[in-house]
Amino acid sequence: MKNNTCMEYKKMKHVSNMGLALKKGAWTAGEDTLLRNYIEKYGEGKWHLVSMNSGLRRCRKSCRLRWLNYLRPNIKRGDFEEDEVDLILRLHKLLGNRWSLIAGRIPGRTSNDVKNYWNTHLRSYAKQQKKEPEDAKSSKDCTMVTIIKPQPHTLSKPLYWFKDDNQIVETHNNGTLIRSSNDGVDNNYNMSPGLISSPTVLDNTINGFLKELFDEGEKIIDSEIGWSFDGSQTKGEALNVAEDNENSFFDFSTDEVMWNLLDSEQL
DNA sequence: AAAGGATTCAACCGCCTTAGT
DNA sequence: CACTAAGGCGGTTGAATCCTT
Repeated sequence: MKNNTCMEYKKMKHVSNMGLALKKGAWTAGEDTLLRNYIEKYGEGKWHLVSMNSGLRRCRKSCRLRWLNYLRPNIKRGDFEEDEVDLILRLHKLLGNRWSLIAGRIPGRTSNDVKNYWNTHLRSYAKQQKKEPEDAKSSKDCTMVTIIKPQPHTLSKPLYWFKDDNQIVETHNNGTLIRSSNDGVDNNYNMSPGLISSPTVLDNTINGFLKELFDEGEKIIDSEIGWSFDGSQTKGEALNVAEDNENSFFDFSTDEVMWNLLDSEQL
């Protein structure tokens, strides 16, 4: 369906003919009680049924939003704490405006809360931070990494990846295997399958990545990944490379140029 | 105390994705 | 394959509130 809201509106007009126009605007305490009681009895989801059966003259979207952003239990209200703000800043740097993903990492906060807080408190701050000279750039001993938000992409062709020692690694269409080739050692790499395959799995993958990034301490980035479509090596950017000798493993993200190319006619 | 500008945030809008038929 | 319904998301709006003059 192209225009959801149009359909809602048509329905609204239809109902209106029966003298029961859907209501808009601020929710009353009575409406909150009706919605809360209905969901406590029948559970979340099936929002069209909530709309029809709860006695509320609200559209399904309005019911859902009111529940998720306001009535749901364990919603944290009030000012954001310092660690929450710090987390938002870090996650936003990583994920961009993916508010639901960011909110998912901050217990008790909704995506709307995070989005509003960002827009009112953090947007200008983040802008300012970006402008400041990059004094903190790494020394010669460190690898600079640009963090780019992961995006869902489906590969239509096998891709070839390079580590900085010119090992060639290949990923197949479903993105499940990366295999090194020229080091003479059985040195396969497992790559998270969802990272470049489907949006649904992607978010799980991102969550997994976030878990690593935030819950499991510092990661040492000790190599760089390049990429290519045709076998020639092109420089890319590694988000996170963590390897050990026994079970080599890495997660990665590449820059937007690469993803744009993946979407382009070249494939 | 009053006016009006600035800020906040709940709610709406439009679009996208997925599932069902 | 085309179409529809529903869920979900991020962007935007505007009423309420706060702050300044």
